[in-house]
Amino acid sequence: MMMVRKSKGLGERHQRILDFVLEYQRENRYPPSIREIGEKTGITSTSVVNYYLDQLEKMGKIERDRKISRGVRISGPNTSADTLRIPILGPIAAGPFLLVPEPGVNYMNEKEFEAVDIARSLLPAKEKGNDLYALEVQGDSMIDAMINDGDIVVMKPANEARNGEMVAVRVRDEYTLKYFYKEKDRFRLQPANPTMKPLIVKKSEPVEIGGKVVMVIRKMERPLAA
Amino acid sequence: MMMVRKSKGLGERHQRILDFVLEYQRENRYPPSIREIGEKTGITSTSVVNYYLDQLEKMGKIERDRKISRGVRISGPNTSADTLRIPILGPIAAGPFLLVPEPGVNYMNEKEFEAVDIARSLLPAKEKGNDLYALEVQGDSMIDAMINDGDIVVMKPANEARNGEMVAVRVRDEYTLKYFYKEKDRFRLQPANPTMKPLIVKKSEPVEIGGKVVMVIRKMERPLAA
DNA sequence: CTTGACACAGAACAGGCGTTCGGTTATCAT
DNA sequence: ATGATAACCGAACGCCTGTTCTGTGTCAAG
Repeated sequence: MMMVRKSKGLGERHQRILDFVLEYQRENRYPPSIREIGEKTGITSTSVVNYYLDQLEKMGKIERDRKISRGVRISGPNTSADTLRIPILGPIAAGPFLLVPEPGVNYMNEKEFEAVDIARSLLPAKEKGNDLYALEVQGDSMIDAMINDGDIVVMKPANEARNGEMVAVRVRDEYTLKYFYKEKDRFRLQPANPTMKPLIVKKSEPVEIGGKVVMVIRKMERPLAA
Repeated sequence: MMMVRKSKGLGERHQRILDFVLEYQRENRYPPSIREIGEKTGITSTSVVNYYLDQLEKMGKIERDRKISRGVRISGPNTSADTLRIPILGPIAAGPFLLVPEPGVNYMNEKEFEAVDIARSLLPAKEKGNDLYALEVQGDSMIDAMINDGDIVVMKPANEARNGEMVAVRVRDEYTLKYFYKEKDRFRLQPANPTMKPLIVKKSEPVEIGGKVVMVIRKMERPLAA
């Protein structure tokens, strides 16, 4: 008994193929061949798989590069995007020290480091991202920077900053995260919280920039106690 | 004259192959064949490409699935991770309305929507993520939730919540983002900012949950004026 | 000078793979 | 009934592709 597709949309086999291609791609990082699709979806003939792939292509669900082995890909951005793995060097808190990456060390090759995956599309277009690193905020000492306990801040190494960039600055023996403004004869360090007053520092005082803040990520997974 | 590899590390051809595979993978979403690698890197013989691929595999730079066409992949997590594209439905601000996704609408197929790419590794493990959506915070009305103008909040549809989860709640005709606690005969709505006092609401008052907050993302790209 | 490791080139083989074509069955409107 | 169409199957064709084998020139160590 033959199957009949009632709706104009996706039949069961269409869905099965779509799901399998997606899963296979995730597992192997390359697309399946027509025969592999057939085996796993219960289709015995390669021509039938081809038949369905043609339909899926017309529906816009997949793209095919003809004549090329494994030239199938799920169209649309539903799949995997271009990402960057950024190592989490350790904790950060307001205080006299700031964790910065040792130059010349490639943290990516070391398995011991935790890391976060960030889509390139979330970063500034020019950002190559090779030297980014991340820190995990510990405690509530960054609340005036609108940053919570447990947040992850993505940093970029820097010793100086342009006006309006958020940086980790060391003033009066403490690193804090502030928006940085250089004015006539002073630095204005503005908290992210608009209700809080800026810290004004004369240029004579030592102001050390530890890095620029590129991004802040707050995960809400775990329900908060208390 | 033959090329000699001085260092034990990557020679020029190793690097060229590595770069090409990465770029090809990015462009086509499937790996190149051996012959394609050869053509683009100036290697005339497939056996030599194979020779280099073997070395790169031993160095741990790539992984190969033998006998499988285009079975090459850059090893390590330096490449593309498993991501989710989450549509940005629109702006959010403290107020009487909250944008929620229309059930049954697949925003992914519509090109008109902005979206953010989020690595699955950043989401809770159980989260399938099919129904997630994002909102862009407008204005400073969420400062007591430690959320800034321009931040992106990733939401999950929900009509109820467990204790400690951050939710969009509508109380007294206004949606705000608060940590949610159900107590004996009242709701305690706790701002994320630990210096601020909770909002206590009797159970008799209408409390409507619009969704759970899964994640908050703050991009620092543009230097802030003022 | 010989030896051996290394970095190549070229050709050939065998299986992988997409494509095509002839044929079958079921459903449905004419 | 009849024809059209959609949903299949199986086999065959031929290019695509990974693998392997033979051979060549270079260079450093013994």
